[in-house]
Amino acid sequence: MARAATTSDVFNAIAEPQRRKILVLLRAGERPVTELAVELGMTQPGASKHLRVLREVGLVRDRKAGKHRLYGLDARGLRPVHEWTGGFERFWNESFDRLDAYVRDLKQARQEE
Amino acid sequence: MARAATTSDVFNAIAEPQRRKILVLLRAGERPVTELAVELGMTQPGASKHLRVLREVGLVRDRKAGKHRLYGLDARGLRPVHEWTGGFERFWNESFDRLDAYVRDLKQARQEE
DNA sequence: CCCACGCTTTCCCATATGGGTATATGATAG
DNA sequence: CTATCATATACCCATATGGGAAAGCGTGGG
Repeated sequence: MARAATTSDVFNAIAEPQRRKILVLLRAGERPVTELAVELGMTQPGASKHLRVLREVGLVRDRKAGKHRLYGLDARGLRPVHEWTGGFERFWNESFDRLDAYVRDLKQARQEE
Repeated sequence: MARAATTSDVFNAIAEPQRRKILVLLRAGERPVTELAVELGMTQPGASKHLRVLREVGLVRDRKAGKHRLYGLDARGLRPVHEWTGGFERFWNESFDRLDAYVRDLKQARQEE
């Protein structure tokens, strides 16, 4: 088996930095591909491909607007990711404490040598 | 260029389903690789490789325990992901409304035909 | 002191990329 | 109806996988 397809799920889709940038850019409003490509500093076909992935996992919608095709955000798909990571909320504090204690122990141990 | 390395950042690391499973499993406490491999239904080397990735992005720590090496959760790295997706919170409601309105418009338009 | 056990690394594959370039589509404005 | 502009696809690469099998290794324990 190889790596999973980026279109397989939202987690995979947002693993790509450029795609995350696109989502952030779209928070400011709808945009045509060309504009996004410029802001990303990549070619138009490149941007198109990322948008395709985002569209396939449903994070982005497109609509015709005159001569342009405007891409817009549909952030609902990010909610599961937010919730999944949220399931670790109590752990990231807890582990912080543990690590903290761990470091303290180390220092203490060193002093007692 | 190819796809970015899974070890490049947390987003990439958690893009893999098995790795997400590992993190969930570790919420129940530390575990040796062998045990995780069984719970994941994969070979032990396979599990080891996933753990390596998680370790490299800092989502997991390991410590020696007798003859075993116990892997434990360090969820702090998930916080940025939680926060990043959180930045879209107001959008996933908003876009819901928009879509809703969009669908309503469509229906209306169809009736008026 | 040495061995067996638990893990990690190394190989070997098939596959899915992320990108750029060149080309095919498509739909809009005249 | 058609020339054009905006996008999407088709190719072509180099690369980084996720997996299993097999071999390497470190060290805990007897």
